[in-house]
Parts: sequence; C-alpha cells; structure tokens
Amino acid sequence: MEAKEISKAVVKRLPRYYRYLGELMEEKVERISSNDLSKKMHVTASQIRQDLNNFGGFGQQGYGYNVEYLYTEIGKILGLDTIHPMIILGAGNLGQALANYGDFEKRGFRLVGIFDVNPVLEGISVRGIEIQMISRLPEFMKENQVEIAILTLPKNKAKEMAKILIENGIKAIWNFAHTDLDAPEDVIVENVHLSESLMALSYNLSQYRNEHTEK
Amino acid sequence: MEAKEISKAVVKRLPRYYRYLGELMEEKVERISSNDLSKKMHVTASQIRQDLNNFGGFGQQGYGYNVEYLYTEIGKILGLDTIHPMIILGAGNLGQALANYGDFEKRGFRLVGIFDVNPVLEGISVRGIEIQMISRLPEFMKENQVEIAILTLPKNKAKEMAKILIENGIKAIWNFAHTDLDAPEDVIVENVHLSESLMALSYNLSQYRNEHTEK
DNA sequence: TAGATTGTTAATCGATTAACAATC
DNA sequence: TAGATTGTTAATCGATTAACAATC
Repeated sequence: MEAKEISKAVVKRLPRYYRYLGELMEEKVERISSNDLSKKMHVTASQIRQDLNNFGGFGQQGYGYNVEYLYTEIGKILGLDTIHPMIILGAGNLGQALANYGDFEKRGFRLVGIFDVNPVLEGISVRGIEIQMISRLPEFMKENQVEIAILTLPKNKAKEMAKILIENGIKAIWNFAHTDLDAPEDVIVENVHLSESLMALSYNLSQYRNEHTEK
Repeated sequence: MEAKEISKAVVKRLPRYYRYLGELMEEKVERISSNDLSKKMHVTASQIRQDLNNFGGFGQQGYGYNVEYLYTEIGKILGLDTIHPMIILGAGNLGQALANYGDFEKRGFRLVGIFDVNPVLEGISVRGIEIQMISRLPEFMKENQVEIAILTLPKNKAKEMAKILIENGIKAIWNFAHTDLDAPEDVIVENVHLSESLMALSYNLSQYRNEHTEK
C-alpha cells in the first residue's frame, strides 16, 4: 500500500509463505517463530523477517507470528480476498487442465469463459462452461467483466490474441505460449514458459553428470 | 565444463537466449551483435556478453555472434544434444497436456511411459503410449532407462511417489505438484508451482490498482 | 587500416545475511 | 522479571551494468 517498491524476488516468495502457513493451519499450529519456519522452508530466518517487514509488522517480539493472522494478511497482500474473473483462450489439453483445477476458484480466480479457434469444440462444456468461438471474444469482453486471460494457444496465435485482449481492456495475461508478448506497462504479464523450465532441468542434469564424471 | 559455478540466474536465462536464437535462425539471420540482441530481448548487451562468457567466447570482435553456431552451442550447454528418457506420473489433464506437447520430443525429451493410479485409465493410449498402473513403476524403472519423471499428481500422492522414484534411481523430477519434495542433492528437482505463479500475477494486479487509485 | 564489437575488469547496485537493540 | 523473538540497521555477498582495452 505504501509507495515502497517491493522487489520481484520478495513477491515470488510470498506465495510460498502462504502455502506453508496454510499447511501449518491444517496442522492446527497456532504460532510460529521465524526461526522454526526457516527450518521448515529451508530459508534463513532473517530473510523471512526481512520479507514480511516489507508489508508491516505482523509478528510480536517474544512470541513470533500468529499463523492464521499471517496467513490472512499475506492472502490480502496477494489479492486473494477479491474475485478475479478469468477467461481461458485455448481449450486444448493445457487449457482444460487449468479449467479443471478447482483450487483456483477457491482463491478467488473465477473462470467465466473458455474460447478456442476450433469449431469442433464449440458448445462443449468444461466445468460447466461452454467453449465459445474466439471471434466472440471482443463482444464477450464488452458484456462481461474480465480481469485475467489465460493464454494457452500456439505462439503465433497467442501474439495476435494478446493484441485483441489488450485492445479490449484486459488487466492481466497469464501466458503459457512459448513466446514473449508485447504489452503496455499497465497490463500485467506473467509468463509460464514450460519448455524453458524443462531446459533448466536438463542443464542441471548435464552439469551434475559432468561434475561427477570428468575429474 | 569447467569448475566455475554458474549462477541460477544465468541458467534461467539460457533457454530464453536459445529461443530467440532459434527465431533468428528461422528468419535466416546469420549474425547478431550483443547490442542488437539486447534490444530484441529487452536486456542489456552487457548482460548477454557476461552470460555467454561464462561458457566460453562464442563471439568475435567486430563481427558479433554467429546465430547458428551460438544456437548449437547453447543447445549443447543445455543438454539438448542428448536423449532424455522421460516418464509421466499422473495421466490427468495436465499429464496428458505435457504428453501431447510435441516440441519436447524434438529437443531430446523422449516420453517412454505414462502412469496413473486410476484403473479406469489402464491401457488407454496417449501419443501411442499405454497408461500403466503406478504399481508397475519400480519394475518399469528396472527394465527401462528413465532419467526424468514428470510429477503431475495431487500433492500427497506426489510426495509418496517421489520417494519411490528416488529409491529406484531417478535422476531428475519435474514437479508440478503443489508441494516441495524431499530429495537428496544428486536428484535434480525443478518445480513448476502454477498456483504460485498465478498468485504473483494477482499481487501485481492488486499492486497496480492501488498505485493508481489511492494517491 | 579504421570501425565495430567482443571479452573482461572495475564500479555500481541490489539482495541476503548477520547482529542487536527494542519490546512483548 | 527474564527469556524469547521480532523489527531494523549494518555488513556482506552476489549480480548487473559500465567502461574500455584487446582484437577481429
């Protein structure tokens, strides 16, 4: 809320704190110290305190952090206390996998539409939502409030659709296409480049093999 | 190849260089300077030169980098010049989506098995590979060389299966389960925590809204 | 040769860790 | 109160950027 700029590294860690705190809640743990949490998460206690203090003092000296309170507060910081209407562009395997992932709904990410270019898919329901032709997208966006678009289309199609999304006032794009998108700075783009993740894995694999073979 | 330790940040950037070089090749571009590439990729030229020089001098003063050569070399660094036999654990939507992604095969990631716990799926073919019961996994791993396991199972099941994979000598796990895995340091784990990615997007969304509302 | 551009060292910037005073 | 643990400042570490000599 304050003007202080939070680093990308900190933001990337917040959801992980949130996940661990959720698990602690399930285990009925009421409070935890940065030290204990640091051991669970394999990070330093110092980093935890430093990270959390970017957003305010959630702990109490001599006591630690109240798990439920901290969980709720991080949830708010992450914007999980509001509804985010969401559409999927590309009803292939990946699009359907994401549509069927129920936990998103639980966190406020509400799927309101699914679109594809393939006429064969038109009218087929996924999670109770009928797949529509992508040509209907601009119209749909005018009639419905849409905040996030999930892009699970081939890369050439993806760039083209990103343009249309932006023209129609999309707020954020979760991009699974194997390409970078051009977007103005007021449109949030979060990339999930799966093949790049697999290549990083492959690098580490080769690296490890070399280190333990050569010599 | 040398003992020099490459930072994780550099490794994460390599696949992106690889992607851009691939695109340049498609466009028949023969050579490129760090400066031109930096403009395309929205990074500094200095970073590109610094990154590449971790692995050796691929460029030439006054000329720049030969696109095809650099592409090939980065491919080798990423281990894309060797075959990586791969299995999928969890034949749900996501598992099938990954099974059907043809580009992996092209890069040397060869799918050799798909497993699930659901007996209904037994024998069904995905990309010409029959889904097997997960109970057959240890046997399969003894009979076949398997390097990478893709984990697309619910989190409780995932931890359990990771243990079995490790006992049977898996080299790397590409983990899509919403949990961290315990693995010895000689087993590479690459996590894809999709919900965390979506939460980071959500954070940025809320953040942007605040900055442009309050004042 | 002159011009271009790398490879590489040095300077800067940012992020992580350590330390400790404040305080519950 | 004494003990525990945070919040926060200072020190360290690492990564990015700038600068430029080397060299094609």
